[in-house]
Amino acid sequence: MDGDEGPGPELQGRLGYLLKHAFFQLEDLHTVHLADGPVNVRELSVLLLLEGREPESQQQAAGRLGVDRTTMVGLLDSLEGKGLVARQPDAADRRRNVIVVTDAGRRALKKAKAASDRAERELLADLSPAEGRQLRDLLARILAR
Amino acid sequence: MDGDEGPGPELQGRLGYLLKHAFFQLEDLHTVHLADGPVNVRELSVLLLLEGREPESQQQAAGRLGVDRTTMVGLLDSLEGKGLVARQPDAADRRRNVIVVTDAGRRALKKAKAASDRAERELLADLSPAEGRQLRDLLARILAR
DNA sequence: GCTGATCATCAGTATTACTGACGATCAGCG
DNA sequence: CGCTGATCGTCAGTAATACTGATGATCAGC
Repeated sequence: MDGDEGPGPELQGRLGYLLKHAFFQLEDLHTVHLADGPVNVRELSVLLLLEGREPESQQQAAGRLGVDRTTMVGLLDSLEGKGLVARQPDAADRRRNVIVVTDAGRRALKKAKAASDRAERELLADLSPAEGRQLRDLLARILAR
Repeated sequence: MDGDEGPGPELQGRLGYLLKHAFFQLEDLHTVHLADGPVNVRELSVLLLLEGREPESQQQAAGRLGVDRTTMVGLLDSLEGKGLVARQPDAADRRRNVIVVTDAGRRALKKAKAASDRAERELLADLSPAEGRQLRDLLARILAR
């Protein structure tokens, strides 16, 4: 009935497989834990990016997030439609929009961050706190280049 | 000139960000190191999956790899077009194709695996061997559920 | 020898991101 | 001032990708 799930050791030992599936598993957990909130994991990342560093152009923000400038337009359309951020014409450079997080946006961010924390905790459930920290540390050092 | 790259600590501390970008970085390295070979990283995973466990249906293989059955068709089309695998009608169940890795496929797999090893080593360049093993171990334990 | 299920495949569709172009605006230069 | 070239946000079109549903062939159970 069950059949043999699992890709076999050859593939399971590959770093690409491990990273990809750990990421997908976390995505699934995010979907669950963010289900009753107003934002998805993608929009959460935008709010996190904007937090505290508000005055910058959409393109700068897109660059820092690693998405295309045209993708950021849609992302902000969605967030603006929910009243979580607002586009304001930059007085100093009227080509630009200044993106500000609204009060509702800050509330949504706080809730979503808590939900994301739960998702992360669930992913790391079988690891000790020290091991979780170490995983973060190792990944951060890989990216620091 | 340089501008401020980097997403800021709020986002960089998120596990999703770390996993995603570590994976993307490895993908880029794979693209580089597999550039002069016949297979891409996707096809390499198929060959790894097939290695040693050959007799199974395309659907079983697709399930173990975590891709759709229709996606596997295209993947095998490509590999078969390069002569690296062959579809053979299963004598016992003629609905099925038995996928066999050809000699050329085994040679390509060996070379591609070596290239993938180089990509992994480059990704982990700033980590000690013990730390690399630990990263693999932690990720594997996350997925073992 | 029927009936329903499974296999590989394909056509159509949905999703997603990117390319190129647009009008508006800016900085620099005379 | 008035040009020129560059940058901003936006949008339409396109490319890449995976999935849905259907098809013909085949199988298992009865």
